[in-house]
Amino acid sequence: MNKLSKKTEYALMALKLFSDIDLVSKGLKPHSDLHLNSNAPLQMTVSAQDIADRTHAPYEVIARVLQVLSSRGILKAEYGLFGGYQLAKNLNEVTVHELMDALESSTDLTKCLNSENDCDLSSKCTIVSPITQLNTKVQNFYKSISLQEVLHV
Amino acid sequence: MNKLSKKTEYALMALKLFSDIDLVSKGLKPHSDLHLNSNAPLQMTVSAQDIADRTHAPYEVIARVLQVLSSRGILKAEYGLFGGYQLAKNLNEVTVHELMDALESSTDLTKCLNSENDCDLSSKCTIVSPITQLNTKVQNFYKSISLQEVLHV
DNA sequence: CGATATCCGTCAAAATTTGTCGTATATTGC
DNA sequence: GCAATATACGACAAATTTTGACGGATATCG
Repeated sequence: MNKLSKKTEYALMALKLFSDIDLVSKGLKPHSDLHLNSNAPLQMTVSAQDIADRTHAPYEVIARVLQVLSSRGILKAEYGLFGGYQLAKNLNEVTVHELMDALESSTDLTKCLNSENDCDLSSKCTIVSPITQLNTKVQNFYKSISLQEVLHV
Repeated sequence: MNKLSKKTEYALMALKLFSDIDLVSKGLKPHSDLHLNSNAPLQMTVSAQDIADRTHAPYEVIARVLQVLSSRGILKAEYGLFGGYQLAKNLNEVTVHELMDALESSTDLTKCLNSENDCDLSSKCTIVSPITQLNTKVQNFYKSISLQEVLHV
């Protein structure tokens, strides 16, 4: 399919939200309307339910996505009442490749590149080297793009 | 899944074969053992069945792939006995993007970029611009790599 | 006209993604 | 301590996409 999964899309939506909240907390103008109650103090920690509501993503799915981003150290999680997630890293330091590695089934360009694949061609395959080298190029490309670059356009 | 489809893999195998045959016909050394009968004259036109045998790809599938490459002007088809396919273009002039555009369901990074998609977020989506711009970057990246570059490593 | 090979629509099986449910664990406030 | 809230995680059904196979039409050559 050669496409980003819904999970990665949802992650981008959530990270954009976090990133915009971050901007507001620094007194800067966000890139999107956050629909904040201007009288209430800015809530840096946002629950999965809040994010589901504001991104219009299915709660169960985006909740899982947020858990993964948390386990990767991109977000920081807090239990309990008024708990939720907030950014743990500057998005300058997180690459598109890192996001894909967290949420896509694999970042490899083809299934046959996976170590535990069952390709019955194995030694007979004539394009192992071409595929491997193209794969490296693609990986490096995605490693060269930060989420900051992607989200703040 | 963010992966190249089997069809594209098979296409690369076939094109590598054609490319190597081309090299031999010019008196150069191919990058793979072609298992040619050195007494027989070099057959520039290769049937779908031959290609299926030599790439170990399922005949029905690679036959369809070859038809598509032919319709895109990358290969040239000949009907009848001793018919088959041969290269119609220099692989320097064909990009990875062109191959994906021919064989993948779409070259877009996400489904929502497709004009005839049924994304129910539509106007509510907060990452239209980021996704669109990342998509352009990816497309340009794949347009910058020729099949010559990929196959002759 | 018969043998060979490309062309092309349809469709079932296999694999993958997407979304849902149930339950366990951790934190906070009373 | 206990109730309310929120994250963590495994299992699984539904939906979508890919993969491969079948049948038959069309074109070329001797």
